[in-house]
Amino acid sequence: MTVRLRVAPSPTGDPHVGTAYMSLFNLAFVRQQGGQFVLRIEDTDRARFRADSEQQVFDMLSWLGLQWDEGPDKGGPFAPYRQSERLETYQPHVEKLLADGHAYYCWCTPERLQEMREDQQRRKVPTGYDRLCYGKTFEERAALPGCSDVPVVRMLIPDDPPLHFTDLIRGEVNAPMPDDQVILKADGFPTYHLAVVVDDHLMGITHVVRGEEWISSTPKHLLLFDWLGWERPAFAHMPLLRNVDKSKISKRKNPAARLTWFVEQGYLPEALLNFLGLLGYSLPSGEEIFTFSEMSESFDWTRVNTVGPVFDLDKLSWLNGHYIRELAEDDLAARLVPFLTEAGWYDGSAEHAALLAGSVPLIQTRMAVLSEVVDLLRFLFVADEDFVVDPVAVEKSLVGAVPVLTAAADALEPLTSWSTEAIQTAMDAALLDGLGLKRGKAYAPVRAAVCGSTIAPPLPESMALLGKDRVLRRLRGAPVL
RNA sequence: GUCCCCAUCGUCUAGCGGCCUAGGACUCCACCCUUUCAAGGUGGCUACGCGGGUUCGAAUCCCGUUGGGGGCACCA
Repeated sequence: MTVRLRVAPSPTGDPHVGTAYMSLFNLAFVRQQGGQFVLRIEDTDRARFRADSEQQVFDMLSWLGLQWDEGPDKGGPFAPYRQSERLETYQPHVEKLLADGHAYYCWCTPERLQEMREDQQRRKVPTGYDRLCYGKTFEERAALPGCSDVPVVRMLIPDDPPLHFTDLIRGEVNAPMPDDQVILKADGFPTYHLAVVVDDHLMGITHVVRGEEWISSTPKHLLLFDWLGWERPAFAHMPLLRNVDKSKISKRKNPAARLTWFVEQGYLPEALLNFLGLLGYSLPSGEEIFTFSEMSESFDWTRVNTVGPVFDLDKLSWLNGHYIRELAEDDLAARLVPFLTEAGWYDGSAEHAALLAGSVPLIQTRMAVLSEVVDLLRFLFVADEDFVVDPVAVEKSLVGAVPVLTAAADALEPLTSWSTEAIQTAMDAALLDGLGLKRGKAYAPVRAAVCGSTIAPPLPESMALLGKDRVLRRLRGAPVL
């Protein structure tokens, strides 16, 4: 039997990093087993639905190279893959559960349920539906307070539900006693619990891989599989990604919870994927730098940790820097273009392309994320009238710097060949031999005047790229103190 | 509150009874290299939460405790 797994995000906003995390582990197993990976959109929550969210999910997973075999955009033998388009699929199963006595109607208003829970908390007993509606007709129920016109359908949880199951990652797991979960809402939409079971069965899902937060509702799902006479899939509950304070990773506390953030900051998809694979997991080889294929080949559920890892940006930055350094120069240049364009500096001309190509080797080891290119190459791409020397650099390097800058300018002015070598030779002759300065001391003011900062790519190379005119202008017009 | 899950350096992890005076990576610190900043090289700091067992022997097994997390929705 071929293995079929799925990821089932809800289109409720910016795609979540957890979706990518789950997809990675799903896919690592699927590709190893030669099975299929399904992308299903769980849009049963009308209130939180966001129209553009679905496309963003597609875009982000594609960006990461996590390709699904079936989905709303691709189609497949079990279409449709949006739950909102499958409403009629769920109905007969609800009716069967009702007919078999496994489910019942409930007319309780949200207000009544709210009061009931508050009362239960006060009395320090487990919260759960009190079955006021169970066994009653609408007329009987309507005589009591807190009754609405349109009912929901609830599961009738037996006294001995399956509270025990085998998890691929955790082994034997105990789950809590469920309460009478709503499976069909008043608006006619199924809740997650019903929809996920029906769809997983109908779509032939063999392994349910999801976050640890679902352990507590697994008994409900087990019950539904059993009641409907369906074979239970295997379960793997992944650890939850955490914020630095160890709470479940959230968009509120952590910018990295939004997948689009990584694109904006200039993380490479291969670095993020590698990093995600390092969270709660390690390769048998101990290797920390690996590709998806390498992870997939040796993938093993029992190697997944049960502890929720903190999403540590420091390590991701290092990894990203590593991958940036591994890139071919023209590849890196291409990936930098969007950031320079965004800054308004890059027009795609041959001149700009050449400038960028020349700078890549100078900055490749100096970036942790691609967006840093903006600061690194400001001196080179910024319009002349917008060029300013950082006040910190002025204070640190340009105090009494007129003699050095003048000597440098005078030595560079007559050059006929404007190459790195010629520039360095001329500068060294004028400043080291001429003024008797050490190289560090001599280059500092020149760097500040030309690059506008105490931190910059190697100086002669930078000057060569900038061009003679601009270098001389900056040297002679520097804001010397 | 209640139920469930979990517990090795600051962080990510290796470890699945003896190979552990606990290994690797990131971070941090020092040094080297060096025109700044990086990158690179070398070295260093830092952990088995606690208490009981079991065993010749425990980071590894059991119990308790403490701590953390998650669930308890007509959200997923």
